[in-house]
Amino acid sequence: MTTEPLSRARIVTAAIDLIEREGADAVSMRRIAAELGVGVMSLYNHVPNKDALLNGVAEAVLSEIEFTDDPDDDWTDRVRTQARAFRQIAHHYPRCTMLVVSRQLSSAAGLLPVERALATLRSAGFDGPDAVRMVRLFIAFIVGSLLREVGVTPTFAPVHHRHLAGAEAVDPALFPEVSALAPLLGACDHDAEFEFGVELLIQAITVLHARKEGTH
Amino acid sequence: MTTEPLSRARIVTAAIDLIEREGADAVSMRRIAAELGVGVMSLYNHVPNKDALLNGVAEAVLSEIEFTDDPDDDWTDRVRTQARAFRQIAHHYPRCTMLVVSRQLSSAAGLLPVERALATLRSAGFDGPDAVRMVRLFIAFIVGSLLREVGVTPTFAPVHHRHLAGAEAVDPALFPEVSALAPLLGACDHDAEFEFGVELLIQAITVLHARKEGTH
DNA sequence: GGCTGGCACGTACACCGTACGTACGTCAAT
DNA sequence: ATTGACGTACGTACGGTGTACGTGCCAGCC
Repeated sequence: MTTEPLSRARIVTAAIDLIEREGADAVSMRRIAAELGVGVMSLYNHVPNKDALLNGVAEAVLSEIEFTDDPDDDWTDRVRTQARAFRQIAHHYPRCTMLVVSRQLSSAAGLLPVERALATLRSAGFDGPDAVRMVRLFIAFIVGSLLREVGVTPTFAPVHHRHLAGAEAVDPALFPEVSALAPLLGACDHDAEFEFGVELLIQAITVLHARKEGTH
Repeated sequence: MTTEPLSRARIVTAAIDLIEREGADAVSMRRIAAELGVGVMSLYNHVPNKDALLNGVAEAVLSEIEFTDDPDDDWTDRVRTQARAFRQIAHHYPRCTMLVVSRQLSSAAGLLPVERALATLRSAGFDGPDAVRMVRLFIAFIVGSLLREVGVTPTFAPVHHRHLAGAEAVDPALFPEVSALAPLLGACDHDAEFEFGVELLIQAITVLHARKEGTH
C-alpha cells in the first residue's frame, strides 16, 4: 500500500470522477479529500483553493480533446472533424460540461482548439478578421448545443412527462405552435441537431467565402 | 412604514437586485432576508428552497423579454427582432444571464420565445420539423453568444492584459495563429459579432428555404 | 369564546471553505 | 553528527451556508 504521493493531477482527476459520479453539487474539499483518503488541508498544498481546483478540472477536460483532422483534407471536412472533437467532451464528461463552458479560464488550456480552428480557416483562404468571426460563431453554436445536450438548456419538451392525459396543462390555445409541435419538441436527436447545425454553418460560410473570392 | 407583505415576487426581485449589484455568489438566504429586512426563515413561507428561488429569478428575467416584432414584417426581420429581444436580457441583467441559461426550467416561462419563433418560421413556410430545428439552432447560437458576452466564455484574448512587453509569454511558436491574430482576439465587438451571426444564420436558412421550395 | 390556519421568526444542526498552527520527513550545510 | 530549513500531511477552529423544527402571533370563522 504505497499510496502514491498526492499531487495536483491526482486531486483534479478525483474531482472529475466525483463530478461524473455524483454531479457538480457533490464537490467539496472534504469530499474529495475523503475520496483520496487524505486530510482536507493536505489538498491545499497542491491547490490554492477550490476555485482554482475547478479551473483545473475545466482545463483537464478541455485538454483531453483529441483533434484528429487531417491537414490534407478539405477545409470543410477539417472543420467538421474539429467541431465533433469539441463535442466529444459532452459525451466523455457530461456532468463536467457545464463547468467547462461556465468557467472563464485565463490559462492557455483552451487555446489549442482556437489555434487549430484559426489555422484551418486561414488555410482555407479567410483573412484574419473573418477567421476570428467564424471561430467565435462556431464556438457560440457549439457551446449552446452542448448546454442543450447536457440538459441545462431545455429541449423544450413542454412538461414532457405529463403523458397521462393526451392534452397538456401548460399549452392551451396560448401556445398553439408549441402544443402542435409538442411531439417534435419533446424528442431531440442531439447527433442530428448538431450535424445539421454544423452543415448549415459550413454551407453559410462557404457562400461567404465564394462571395469574397468573387469580389476581391 | 407599512412594510408591504412579503411575497414570492418581492423575494425574487430582491434576489435579482442583489445579483446585479454584487454578483451571483453574494446570494444567500440570509443575505436576501437582510436585504428585505425580514427573518431568514420567513422566506420559506413563500419559496420552498433556494434552488426554487433561483429558478424564480431565471423565470422572472426570461419573462421580461419584450417581443416587439411586427407580424406584417418580412419573416427575416421578425427573426432579427426576436433574436435581439432575447439578447436584451444580457444587457438588462448581465449578472443574471449565466443563471438564466444554466438552469433548466421545466416551467412555461421559457415557452413564449419558442412559441413566437415557431410561429414566425411556420408562417414563413417552414414545416414543423424544420421550424423546430431552426429554433434549436438559433437558441444554441444565442445562448453561446450570451455566455461569451457575459464573460464566462472567453473572447480568447490570450492573457490579454499582459501588454507590458509586446510579446506574450503564452503564445510562442506553439500558437502561431493565435499570437498573430492576438489583437483581433483581444477585442470583441459583441454587437457586431451577434449581428454577423444572426445575418449568417438567416442567410443560410433562406437558401435552405429556397431549395425546399424548388424541390417540392 | 374558542379553534384553525397562515405567516414571521429563533434556534439548532450538519456541512462548507479555509486561515492557522503543528508535526514529521528529507536534504544541506555546518 | 548536529542543526537548520523546507515541503508535505494534517487537526482544529472560525465564520459562513441551507434548512428542519418549534414557537408565537394574529385574522377569520364557528
